[in-house]
Amino acid sequence: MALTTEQRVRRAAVKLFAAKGFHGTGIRDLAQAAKISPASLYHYMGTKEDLLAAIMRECLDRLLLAARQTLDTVDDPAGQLSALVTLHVMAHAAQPAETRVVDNEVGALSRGRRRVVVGLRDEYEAIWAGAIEKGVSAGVFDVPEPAVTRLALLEMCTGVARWYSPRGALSLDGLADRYAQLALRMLGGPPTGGETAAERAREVATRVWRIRP
Amino acid sequence: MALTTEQRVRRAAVKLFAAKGFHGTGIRDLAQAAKISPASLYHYMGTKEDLLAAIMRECLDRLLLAARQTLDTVDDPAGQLSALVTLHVMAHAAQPAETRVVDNEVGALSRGRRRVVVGLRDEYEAIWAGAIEKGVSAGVFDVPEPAVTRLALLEMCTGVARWYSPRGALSLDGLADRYAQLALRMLGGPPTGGETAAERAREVATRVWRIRP
Amino acid sequence: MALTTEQRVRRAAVKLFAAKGFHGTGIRDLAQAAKISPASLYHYMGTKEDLLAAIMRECLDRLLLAARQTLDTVDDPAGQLSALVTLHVMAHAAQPAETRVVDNEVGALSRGRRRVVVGLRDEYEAIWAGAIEKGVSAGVFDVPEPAVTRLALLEMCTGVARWYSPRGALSLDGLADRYAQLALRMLGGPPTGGETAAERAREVATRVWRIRP
Amino acid sequence: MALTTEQRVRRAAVKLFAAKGFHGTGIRDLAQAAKISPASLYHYMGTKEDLLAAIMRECLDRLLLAARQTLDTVDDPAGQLSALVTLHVMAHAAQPAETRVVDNEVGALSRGRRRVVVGLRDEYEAIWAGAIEKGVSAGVFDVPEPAVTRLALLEMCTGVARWYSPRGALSLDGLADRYAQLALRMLGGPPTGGETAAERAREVATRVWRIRP
DNA sequence: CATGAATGAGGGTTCATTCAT
DNA sequence: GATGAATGAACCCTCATTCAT
Repeated sequence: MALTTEQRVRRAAVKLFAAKGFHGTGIRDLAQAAKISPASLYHYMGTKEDLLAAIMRECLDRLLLAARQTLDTVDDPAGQLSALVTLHVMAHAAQPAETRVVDNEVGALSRGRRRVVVGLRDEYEAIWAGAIEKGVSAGVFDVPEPAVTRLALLEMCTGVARWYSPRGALSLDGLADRYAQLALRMLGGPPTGGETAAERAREVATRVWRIRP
Repeated sequence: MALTTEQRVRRAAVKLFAAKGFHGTGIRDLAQAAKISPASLYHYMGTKEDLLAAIMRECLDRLLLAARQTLDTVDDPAGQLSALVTLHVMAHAAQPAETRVVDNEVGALSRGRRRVVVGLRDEYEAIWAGAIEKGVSAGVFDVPEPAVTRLALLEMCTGVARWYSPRGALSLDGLADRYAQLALRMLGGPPTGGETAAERAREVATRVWRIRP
Repeated sequence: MALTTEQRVRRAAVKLFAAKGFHGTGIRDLAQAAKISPASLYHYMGTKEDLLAAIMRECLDRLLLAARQTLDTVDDPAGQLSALVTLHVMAHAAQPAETRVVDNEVGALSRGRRRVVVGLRDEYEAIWAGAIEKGVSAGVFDVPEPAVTRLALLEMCTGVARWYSPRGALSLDGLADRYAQLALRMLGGPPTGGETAAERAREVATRVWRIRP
Repeated sequence: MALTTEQRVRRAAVKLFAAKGFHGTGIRDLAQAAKISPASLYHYMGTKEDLLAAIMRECLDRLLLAARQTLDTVDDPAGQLSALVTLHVMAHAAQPAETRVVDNEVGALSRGRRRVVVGLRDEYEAIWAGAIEKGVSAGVFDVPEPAVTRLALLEMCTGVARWYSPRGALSLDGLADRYAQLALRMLGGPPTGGETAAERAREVATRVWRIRP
């Protein structure tokens, strides 16, 4: 099925913002990539910044949605962490451009919009913090500095967007598995556990980010 | 001691490129931050891109230098990894602006310059790859996918530049310790080991990045 | 009775051109004020300039018509002047937007159209000039520089469109009376006279500009 | 003496804003008329609106200054009115472009700036109102509606900017004389009087607007 | 009749850079 | 060594207008 113009614009923006940055991407670049005239762009977006904000908004909304949907059905801390890592890694591997825009271009937003985006990101991190805290309280995790460990984990998983290629040796699922294992090691948790939760996370991820199996 | 104009220019550039990106930083912003006129800037730099390239170059050179100097005196894989993590984390925590420029603005370089920078980065990663490989060969590390683990480790450590604040609870040394421990856990290595090498790395870092203890 | 779309467009244009000027009014402003889409505007007008020209044309045509109809039945110079002032003032007070467009936006017309409009205005001024000349010849008016006085009179009366408000103390008729008196004073004419002609002018004005008494 | 670039810019703006309106004048028109590049314009002005505001500001400031300086030395109402008319007419005849900009482009200013300009204009009109009031109180003027008469007078005098040409039959002084006479007639004042004040006004005008005799 | 989609031209403004002083 | 003046190119965005539906 052919893409609508609006979809072409969105995809061009995601691709270019990820590759050259928001300020490095001109309206003419955008138009060329979307195969319309610069003036026509403005039928499909407000300002360039509106477009950036919409991209970020949707990306974060999906991540939050996925995390909440998944954790609703998982109770044990190791499972929750496995699920969160799985989701995060799959999201960043499947949508590296979108997630890089979210991670790198927050500074290009105006104050008000930045506040919204940072707010969403904080909500999302709070979910991770809660899961880690739970595991520590239950004695499942051995973590001297939960906040540091949370940030280390998140940066590690987010980094996937900067290097993963689907043409490499590892499948999306394999990658997520590997990362879940690394995470549990970092948390000093049991060497296994959380496979069911990870499975559930893979299902949610497949749906939310339309990953073809 | 007062800073020279050249130093003021360099620091302004590092700060602004890190905060707003290369394309988001104008020559006038730079001049204002360095407290000279836009025209005078050009007595202390070539083009804006020259300035960016010089910043990256120096940052990567120092990291490479530090890594080589340290590994020269360390032989065991756990020690080498501890040392690399310590150096990398301290560099990124002590110079978050410089390192973020290196990480985020590679795409703003012209092709030729990008090649040089990517080359340096590859050299640096090769050092990490070597250390991991050595540990795997020696049976000290338990790592199914060395390349994936290397990238996970690097992203985790690099991420420090995006959140660490010296005003927080953790000292630079404490942070580096914690990260070294996380790294060894990820590698499935011995729970301890490498303390001497980390100590050596801290010394080198203190010298190379002029960290006051 | 509801307005036709064409009338809504015309009125929107008059209002906006008067308030923000021809160049300050966009096609989208026009469409919004007329409550149709920008594209639909073009079913009710030619180009934006066509619309401007039509507005000017009609406004000047009515003024000329009113002046001619009135002067046809008045012979004495004082009466003629009183009638002209009455008509001009009532037209400008009752239709300030239209007349301001005529006065201010002549420069926005293309050369050919400007010539037409200026031609109509010249015809109209010639009527004033004739009346003044007649009074001077008859010894009724004491005017050293007829041309200067004519222009002073006209500017004075035209200015009404820039300040008169029907919500103020003066009625349209009262205003016109006052101005007729001022005009006769300026012309050094008899302190009274021309009341009948002014009465006739009020009747014509009421009809031509649909003024409700 | 050659004009500075800043003066060329100012004059080009006055000329073009008067001829084609603020919105009808492009930045490129301005640059061409000032014989510099569009980019260079911005060394001599802030925004286009800043330029407009500065022009209006100066024009109104001078008018106020002239009025105050002149009235300081004149006490009788007929003299004051003669002086005000003389100044106003000479200002508008000598600087038709500037004054037309002030009169026609107030609507192009942003709210805050418009307030300032309207405030100055109100101050100026208050001076006229005071003089008329004084004459009415003293029984020198016969004016049923002082406010209406004031506005009629002002519009009449302002109109000079729309038609007077120094190449015509009337000199500036002659024009001002004629208008002062018309004004006294309108006010029902004495047929003569105020010659000394008018003389004083001509002197001030000559100085303030650098009129060559 | 009505309009979403489309666009070339141009809007005002800022860009990085040069150079005479 | 320092900078005001200058500019071509490009910036984001809006313009008036057309046309297929």
